[in-house]
This record gives sequence, structure tokens and C-alpha cells, in this order.
Amino acid sequence: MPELPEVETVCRSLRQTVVGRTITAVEVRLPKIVHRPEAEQFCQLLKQQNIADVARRGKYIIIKLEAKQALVVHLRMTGKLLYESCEIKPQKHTHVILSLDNGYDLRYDDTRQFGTMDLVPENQLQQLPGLNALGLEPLENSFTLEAFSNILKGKHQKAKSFLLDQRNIAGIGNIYADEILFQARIHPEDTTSLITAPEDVEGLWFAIRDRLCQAVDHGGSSIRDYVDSFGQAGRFQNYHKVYGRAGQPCITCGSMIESIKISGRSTCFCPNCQPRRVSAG
DNA sequence: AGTCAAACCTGGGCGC
DNA sequence: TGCGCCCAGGTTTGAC
Repeated sequence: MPELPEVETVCRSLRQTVVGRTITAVEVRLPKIVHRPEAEQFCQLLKQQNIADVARRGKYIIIKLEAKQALVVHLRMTGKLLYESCEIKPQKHTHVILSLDNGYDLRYDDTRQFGTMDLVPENQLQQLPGLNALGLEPLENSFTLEAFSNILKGKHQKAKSFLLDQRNIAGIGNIYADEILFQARIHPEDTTSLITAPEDVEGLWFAIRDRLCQAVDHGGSSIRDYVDSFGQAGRFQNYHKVYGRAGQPCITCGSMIESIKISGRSTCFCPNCQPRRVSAG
């Protein structure tokens, strides 16, 4: 479910609610969600800590604590961070509960149990596996056309694989990869080495920012599970042009949207609007 | 270096 | 109603 726009929406909602609060109690109901430290120590270390800030890097949520520790949460497919009254009964898939000092809880809920939590000293964030290998942050000012061109240049991946590879650009998942490639009129199986024309490179760079920004503005996309920390669904699914539209006519040209598999991921595209590039010769 | 399949899990949707 | 199968927004690992 959650890609950059959804994770950003969760972070924004958490900033309104949990920053400044104190964690009064911690309950880990499914220990495997907590990677480090071991669950018992995790609870001990979090208790009585004050929440200083909430940040995002790629698809990671970083809850910063005043004692210079950071709680790093990855939602994977079905994870949710919910801000709920402690009087509401925890659900079947509520795995971690942080009780706050105002009668509310910050709860981690995850049907498929793929998500992770790590509590690390803030100065060791850069060593956390996964977080330490992330590429450019696409909504930051540092994501310039030049920086983007430089990473594109050295790669020989399929365009779709390039966008999904978190070491290149952080935060893009299956939905937005398809939407970005449609806007940039690039075939998902074209290798990045074919994307050399300046207008193509700039078009792709622009599409990345544009699709992600638009999605953030609409509170992300809710396909099945995603909600923000208030339990609110996103609205950007209403603006998807190719994702989930296989067999339906293209919004731009009326051709049938096709669905193929690229490294196991379903990929929707318009064969007319996104023609294959052919290498010279 | 790049690609792919499998693994981690539960639940929804489909065909029979 | 129920069973079996396939599918799902992510990441890591190991094999080719």
C-alpha cells in the first residue's frame, strides 16, 4: 500500500498529534515486528520518552525522540500507524501499542505482518540496513535535473525497474512507477540506456515530481488498505490513469491499457502513448 | 550488473 | 457455502 505520498501523508498527520507527547507505556503483541533491539528492551527504552519530531526518508517513517533515539517504522504492504483513543478496542492485527500521556495511543496495525520497527540512537540512523542505501529524495530541492540525469546515465535497467529501485530514487512503488511512466510517455520495458534525449530525461524527471506531488496533495492513494493515522483514506486513486485500468480505454487516446509482469510486479501501460524506443541501427 | 523467483503473511475475489 | 487457487501497494536474498 504505502509509497512515498502515503507515507508522507501519515507523517503529516502524526506531526499534528504525537509531537510533544510522552510515551507512557509500550505493548508489543507481535515481537517479530520489532527488529531491534529485542522487544523487552524496546519497551524499556521507549517508556517515558518524549516525541520530538516525525520525519520521512523514502518510505521510512522516523519518529524522533528527545533522548536522541529514533523509532524507524516501515509499513511495507499493509502497515498502518493509527492515532486512536485508548478506549477503542485494539483490532485483530494491532501488533504494537504506544500509550501516550493524553489518553490516546499510537498503534501499529499490519494485516500481513511484513512491516518493521527499529529503535536506534539517532546518530546511528545512517547505518540502519535499508535506510542506509536509499537514493535521491524526489521531493527535496536536491532532486535536480542534473542529479537525476547523473544516476540515469550509469544504469541499464528497465525503466520500471529503475524507478522501483530504492537505491536510485527513494519512495516510488508500483502504483506511482506506472503513473510516472505514463505521464513521461515511456514504455516500462525500455532500458534506461534508451532514455537519452534531453526532452525525455527532463520529461521523466518532471513526471516523478509532478505525480508524487499531486498524490501528496490528494492524501495519497487508497487501493485496499491504506489510511492515514486518523483512519482517513486517500483520494488520488480517483486520478490514476493507468494503474489498475488494464483492459480499459486509455484516457488520452482510447487504446486498450495493457498489463504485463516486470520482475513479478504487475505493470499497466498504454501501448500507443508509451511506444517502445528502438535503438538506432 | 541486471533479472528473476521465492520468501515473509493474511485476506479478498474468483471459478467450480 | 465452501474449497482451492490466484492476486495484492514492499523488500531482501540467492541463483543465473
